[in-house]
Amino acid sequence: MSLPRSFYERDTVAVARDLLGCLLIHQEKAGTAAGRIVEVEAYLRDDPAAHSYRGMTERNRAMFGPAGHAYVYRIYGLHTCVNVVTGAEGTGEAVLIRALEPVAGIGLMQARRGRDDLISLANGPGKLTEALGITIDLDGASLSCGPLWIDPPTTPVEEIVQTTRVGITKAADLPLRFYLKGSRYLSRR
DNA sequence: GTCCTGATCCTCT
DNA sequence: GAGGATCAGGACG
Repeated sequence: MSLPRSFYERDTVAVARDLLGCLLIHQEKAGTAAGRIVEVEAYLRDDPAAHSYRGMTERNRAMFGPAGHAYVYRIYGLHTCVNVVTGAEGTGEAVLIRALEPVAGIGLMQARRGRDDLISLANGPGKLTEALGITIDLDGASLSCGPLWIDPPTTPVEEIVQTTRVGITKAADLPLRFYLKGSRYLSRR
């Protein structure tokens, strides 16, 4: 059973923290692949680093849509990143999924990534979308009915570490990155 | 391990 | 026309 819409309609930082330990699952003809979320970042309203900061555009439209949907975008012309839209519709807040611990469909993930070591299969936002086969087609897709969804944790969730976000130049001092302490599958420490 | 670079392209200025 | 919420590979120590 996947997380209900009400899970995503809460405060974005609370959703970000609660997503840690959950399972991100993508199912398609090639098979099903899933990973345990070990690292996320929150992007808020009035946050200069957020894509929504300068208002709605064609690219970030999904970020202003209803909670519990995916916001998928392409970065640097060649990589894809996936977010979960949070909060009330129209606020433009979301949580970026940054790293996964491979759990299921590992052979499929290895084939898609073209490498075998489990650590680097999904330890980065561009890597995990490649490993799970998440493409720009899923931008705006519901996480309640479709090939992409999130399940609650199946094992105890470790201690959460809160720190600054990765790879941004604006609002770089805000502590809006969260990860599971001690995980070997982080994009960085 | 750290640092640097090239790849690659669409969006917004 | 500039600049990314990135990745991989190479040089170097």
